[in-house]
Amino acid sequence: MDLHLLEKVNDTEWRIPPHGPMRVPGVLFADETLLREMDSKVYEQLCNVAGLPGIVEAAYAMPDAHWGYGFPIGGVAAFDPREGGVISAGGVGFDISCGVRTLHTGLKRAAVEKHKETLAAVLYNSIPAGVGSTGSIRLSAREMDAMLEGGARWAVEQGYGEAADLERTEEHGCMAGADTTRVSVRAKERQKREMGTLGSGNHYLEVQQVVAVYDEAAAGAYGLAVGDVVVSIHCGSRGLGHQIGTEYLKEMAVAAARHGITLADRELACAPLESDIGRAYLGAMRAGINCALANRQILTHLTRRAFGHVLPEARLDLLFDVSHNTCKEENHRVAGRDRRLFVHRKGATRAFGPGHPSLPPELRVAGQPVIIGGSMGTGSYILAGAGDGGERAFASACHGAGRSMSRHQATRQWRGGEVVKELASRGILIRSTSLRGVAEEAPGAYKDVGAVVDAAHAAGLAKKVARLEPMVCIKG
DNA sequence: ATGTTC
Repeated sequence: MDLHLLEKVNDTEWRIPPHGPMRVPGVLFADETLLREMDSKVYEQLCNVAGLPGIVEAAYAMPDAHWGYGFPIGGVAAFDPREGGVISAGGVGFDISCGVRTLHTGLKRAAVEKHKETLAAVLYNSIPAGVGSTGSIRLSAREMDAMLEGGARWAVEQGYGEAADLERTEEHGCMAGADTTRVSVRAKERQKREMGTLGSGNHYLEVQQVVAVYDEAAAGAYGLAVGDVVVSIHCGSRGLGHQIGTEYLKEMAVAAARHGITLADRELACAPLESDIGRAYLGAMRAGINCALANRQILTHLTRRAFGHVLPEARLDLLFDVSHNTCKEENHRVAGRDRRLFVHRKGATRAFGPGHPSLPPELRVAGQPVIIGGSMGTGSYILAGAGDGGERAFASACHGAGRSMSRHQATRQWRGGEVVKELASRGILIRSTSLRGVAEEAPGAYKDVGAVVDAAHAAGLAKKVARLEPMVCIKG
């Protein structure tokens, strides 16, 4: 990206002054190095988003932002329904409610290290992964609707996990306002056999060790110390979310024209929140959120069972589950006024600061855990929502390392087998259904997650709490 | 991300 196009606010905040059809400025949170390497398409897409009706305050890009469908991945935009604000399927992303949950194990590194090979084999055999992967669960039409309305709460009622898990899940495990009548039969058909499956791409299940703690107080509240072993699960709403996204994008392209919304890019297809199609998508998307929450809940159950076979002393308590592809109705104070807004976070994590009423009491002082998945080799981070100095970007932070190279480019540069070997030499066991997938996900195809997290911390989006390094990684 | 191009 050309830095001359930006006004520097400080080292990690850069502003695009409104010009042309932009209604609000664009704001990028990143340091100079990340910005220089950032695709110039992010600049273009941020300007386009800033021109959408009813947008409030600014169109934001997180430090891991890259080129996405219409909206950048790593983008945040909030809309006011009373000012003609819109909702966009491309502003949520195809994988509705894709997210990460991290579980404690109660184990230290040495105890797991001894059984690492066996654990990798048992997890690999327990967790269905890969394109089109199916599990042992089959849902009838009635069960499908119950799942789409109940989310992780439904999954716990079915015996997948514990009630305590729900208190550590966004929306307490169940997104209100899901409308199953707005989800097509085809979307439901695709999902019938996909509950409790990981999928492919950048989705993974990792056994990780805490290698650094940056904030003792927050780490204490989160129950994390150096040497602790945790499990992180990254996945979303599988075929159902993808089908909802595909169908509503088409409908919204028509709806936008009908409502007189001019789009700088047809990929920005959207509809007024106060319209039939806007409300329909909202209901369907919320069902998609519940699907992802239920999916991660079932995977948690499978993970506990796998650990039970290998390390029966393990106790997998949920630290937190947070999504990074959503549109949520939230209260935010803008220029001294409390407003009810619809916040799109696409490849961006909600990051509520200390004291937020939606957080469980044990986490309220520290703020919401913000889980940042890195690439297979480079590690992940736990951050905490920042409260000091007020919230930034509608209480949002980055979500991962962010790709720096296309999948195609990565497969030309690396061989999957060599990536597996190289990581094994560093003690990281990769078990994947696809060697091509491993090449596409090679650590070198991603930005430096440490630089992304440092920028998020410096920009006041969230505070660094702990760094995790992988021990075992199960991939599609 | 995605029954990786209805």
